[in-house]
Amino acid sequence: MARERREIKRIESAAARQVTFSKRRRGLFKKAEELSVLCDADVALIVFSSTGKLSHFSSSSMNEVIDKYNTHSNNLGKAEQPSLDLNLEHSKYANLNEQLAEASLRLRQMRGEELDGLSIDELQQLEKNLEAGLHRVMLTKDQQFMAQISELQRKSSQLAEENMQLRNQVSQISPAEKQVADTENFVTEEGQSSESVMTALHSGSSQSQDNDDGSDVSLKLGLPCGAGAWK
Amino acid sequence: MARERREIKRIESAAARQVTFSKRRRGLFKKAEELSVLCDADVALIVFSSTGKLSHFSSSSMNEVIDKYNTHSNNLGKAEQPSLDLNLEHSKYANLNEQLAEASLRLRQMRGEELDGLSIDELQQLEKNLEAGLHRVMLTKDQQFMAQISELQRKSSQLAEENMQLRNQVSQISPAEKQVADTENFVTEEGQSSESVMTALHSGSSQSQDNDDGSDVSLKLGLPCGAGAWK
DNA sequence: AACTATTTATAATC
DNA sequence: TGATTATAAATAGTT
Repeated sequence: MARERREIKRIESAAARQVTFSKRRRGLFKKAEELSVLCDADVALIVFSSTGKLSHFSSSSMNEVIDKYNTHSNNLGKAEQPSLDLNLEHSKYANLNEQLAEASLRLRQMRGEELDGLSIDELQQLEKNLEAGLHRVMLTKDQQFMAQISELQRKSSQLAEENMQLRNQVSQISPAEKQVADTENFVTEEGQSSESVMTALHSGSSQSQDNDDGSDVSLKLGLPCGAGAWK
Repeated sequence: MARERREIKRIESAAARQVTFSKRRRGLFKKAEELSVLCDADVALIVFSSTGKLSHFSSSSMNEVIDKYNTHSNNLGKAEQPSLDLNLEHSKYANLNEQLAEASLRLRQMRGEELDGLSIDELQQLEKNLEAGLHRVMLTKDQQFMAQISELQRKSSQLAEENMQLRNQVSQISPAEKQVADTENFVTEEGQSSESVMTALHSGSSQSQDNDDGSDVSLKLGLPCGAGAWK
């Protein structure tokens, strides 16, 4: 469907294959969803790229559809082979064991262990995966840092505002002590000092409640000590 | 894609829905097969019509693809065994499933997926593990590169030696042709040209034998083509 | 189901 | 990658 008709056979060039895969996969998933919506059909679609990457779509729950599929095909199979079920269960169990072994081997290999059996090809692929994973992890971590900084800034503003109101109250109740309050380290406007923020944040005592006092925000940062970023 | 664009929402008329279902289902299955063939992808497609009729396609075996899917995604427990009567087996099975789910979650997280649930602590730990793993993988890869280079050098020397002996034999049998041989691209000493090495290495035909002809060394290098390092 | 007028998907190209 | 575009395919409505 394009500049030129393409014969339906394996694309030899890996690069071209990857490009076509991306485009067609998107199209396929779109069509799958459209079918499920338009026709109220239950659709499950699983795709592994030639590099092993998984993508999947399911109109309801994937497990539900697979269950339903197994029910149908099992019912068909039972008619011929009554004792197949036991073998099936047994092989599923064995299969699960294999998968677990495989998964933990891969895990160990990603941690840099048991690399002896790998070819250079495989090592390079592993390296690529690790780099990609590391990159994504660092991105996610940075995003969380930024989110927490935003949250802290929001809390700070809020506390500063409360502070200001409290100070107003105090000055109204006992105007004579206003001078004393001003010599303390409290803020006067929005541009507050970081020291006052930290003091305010640590003033709460409970950790796990989800109320609005923000006392657990600094703990969530997970830094070993009062990290340098705040200095 | 037709006389008029159709909004993607459930078709109310059952008749029209059925017609559209037939047409689009055919198209979807065709696309699924094309993707699997063109891009060498593993594709599984399961469709239940709104009347409950099943149709399915799989580029390999459906069970294989589903297994593979289960390996990647950690939803394992629900997919199978609706009526397993052995509780012991069941719990073993469930336990195995849990372990596998745990392992594959960690794997995916190492690949940078599903990081949303992790705390910054955990992300930092993950990053550390990835860096350590990456470091070890790179070390191992470099060692293998060096080992193969050594091996190639050894083979080269050996071939050069054989070469020299053969040339001696030739010159003894027909001394008149010695001049001709010298004009060819054969080596005279240890400092041989890389072309002669490649020629020699490719002269073997079998790949997986472990004999001493060295014909598979260049293949083991795993470079996509006659990689630039040899030019 | 067969037939088009259209809309979509996508192969090639940049 | 991502956009663009010419063309092949898919398909909505009609018969």
